[in-house]
Amino acid sequence: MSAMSNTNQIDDVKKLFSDYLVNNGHRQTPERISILSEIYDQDNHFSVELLYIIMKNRNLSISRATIYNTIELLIDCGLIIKHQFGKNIAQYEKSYAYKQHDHLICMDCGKVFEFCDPRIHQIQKTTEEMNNLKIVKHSLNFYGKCNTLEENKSCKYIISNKV
Amino acid sequence: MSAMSNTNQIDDVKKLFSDYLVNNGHRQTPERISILSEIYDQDNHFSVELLYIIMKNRNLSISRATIYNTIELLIDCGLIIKHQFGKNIAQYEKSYAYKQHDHLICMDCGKVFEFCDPRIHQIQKTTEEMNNLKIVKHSLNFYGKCNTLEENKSCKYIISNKV
DNA sequence: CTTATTGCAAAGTGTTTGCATCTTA
DNA sequence: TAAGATGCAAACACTTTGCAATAAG
Repeated sequence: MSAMSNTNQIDDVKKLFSDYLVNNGHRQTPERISILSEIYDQDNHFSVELLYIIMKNRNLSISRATIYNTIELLIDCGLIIKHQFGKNIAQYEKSYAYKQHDHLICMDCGKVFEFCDPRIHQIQKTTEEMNNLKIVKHSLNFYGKCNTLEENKSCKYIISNKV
Repeated sequence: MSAMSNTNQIDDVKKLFSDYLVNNGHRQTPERISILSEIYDQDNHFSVELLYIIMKNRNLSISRATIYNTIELLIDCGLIIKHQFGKNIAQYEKSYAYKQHDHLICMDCGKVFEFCDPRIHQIQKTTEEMNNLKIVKHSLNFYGKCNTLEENKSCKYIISNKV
């Protein structure tokens, strides 16, 4: 989705995070930077537990508490987005330079597909106007059965498929 | 939203649940019926814990385990809907004879407003067609700040406001 | 050198499970 | 009276918190 190479992207993202930390009186710790790198290395949605295991497997010294703490900062500066796909486990995904999209979730296997439809913004605009408030974000999920879903079909509305 | 009185509605709902139980080889227990009654007595979204406390306060003998068990059955037969409004607490609401609607959630106080916009069905239909699968349900939530929301304004798109 | 941050473990919270007891069909 | 349901408590899973040790600025 991005015209940038991944190499440039991670640099951009680190710069953004670094600036955010400085501007908000937070310290730049190696843990925070390595969590950011690890997240931008992931192509799928992830939970805190999964990220913790991945980092442990890479022999990175990290604690769950630090991951939770850092994720709060990353949400605050807009570098990741938090989702709740109907389970009591928060799922996160990187959000810098990624096209806005919504999710199609398989009720059987939990697989998450992404799609986008411009009409959601029209609905959001209407809802904003009718209620005279600023909507900060939205979450649109469709739930279905993916046994009929062909993963690799080329479809301009499907951005990517993720587990 | 319903043309029925509440008295008739609870009778209809009990009949539906009763039929569902019989048809699916489940037993009709007083606990299951009283949980259903309690839920249809509520006008707001509720969590399992809240329902448990409400029933305990009414001196009804009930356990959390039975509530969780019964709620599964009620979801299965379509009498209630489960929501996850971004927190790790499942919220439920009765769904019989209530107009389909989506939610507008205040990021500050957690208040939940309801609205409906027919365009969501057009998006759903497109997504179904493009992916050749049956979408079973959807969840659309807008998140904003309700200090600018006037609760009592008459607006045809706002069905009701709930906490 | 001061104070934010880390990491561990303990505590918290919502949900699920195991099992003895009870009850519907 | 046999299989299913209840209720309690223990177990679970995810998240938050307390606090001593550490390290950024």
